[in-house]
Amino acid sequence: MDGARERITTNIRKGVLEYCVLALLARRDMYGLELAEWLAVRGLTASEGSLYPLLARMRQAGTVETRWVAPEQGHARRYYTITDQGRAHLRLFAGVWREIQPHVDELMAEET
Amino acid sequence: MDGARERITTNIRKGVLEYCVLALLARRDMYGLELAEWLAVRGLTASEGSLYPLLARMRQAGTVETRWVAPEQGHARRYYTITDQGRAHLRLFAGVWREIQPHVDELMAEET
DNA sequence: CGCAGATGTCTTGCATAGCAAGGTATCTTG
DNA sequence: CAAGATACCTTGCTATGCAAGACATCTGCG
Repeated sequence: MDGARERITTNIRKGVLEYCVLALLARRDMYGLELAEWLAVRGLTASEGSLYPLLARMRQAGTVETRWVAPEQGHARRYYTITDQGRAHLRLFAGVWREIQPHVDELMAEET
Repeated sequence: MDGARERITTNIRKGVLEYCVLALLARRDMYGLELAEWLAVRGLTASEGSLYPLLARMRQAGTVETRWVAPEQGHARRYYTITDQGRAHLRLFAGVWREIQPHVDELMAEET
């Protein structure tokens, strides 16, 4: 029929994208397109159209900080670093996720 | 600080509530408040304010059908039944969930 | 040199869905 | 007959992913 699958995927991402970004940045600093590619490969985001506005919001909220890095070769990149506040939010999300995810899993386990 | 935890929970629910309802109805027919209580206990919804509009949308989309049941004692209830189309959507969601959930789990596993 | 394409970042406008709060009607009980 | 429980639904708000497009810079090629 229509784009039912896209709608499903989009709505799941609405809940988790921000915290997947935080979790990635907890591992190491990354720049925009690098994050976008990592997430897109795993079905966690569709395009930069959602990622860049999200990163701007996070910067404003204080969960990430940024710095420009100009390599000798190639384009200048804005690198993102997680802050202490970001880490606190991430822990909060992980707690909620651990509460909800098993219930959803159980309900979906009955599906082939 | 603020209602960060509420915001997190709300956004996760945006992705999964509809399909948790479908999965429940795949088990057996239920009525509005019955669904609301089941879901609220497990942190999957906050109030009827999200459930009833959702059920109306689902009815319009054709994933559920309803019938009124007037018991000899007590209030008349509108019971919801999943349709074949609803089952198809549920399978679709289960597929997407199985793709995405492991990635989120892995990212959150690094959190205490 | 100059142009095409890759690599980067960002913006605009839209559609969707949870929710707090409030509203209505009916049934039971004292 | 009043009070509270049970049941359904609506209004207005807000947040967020995304398609599409804009812009700048770097690299390679003819």
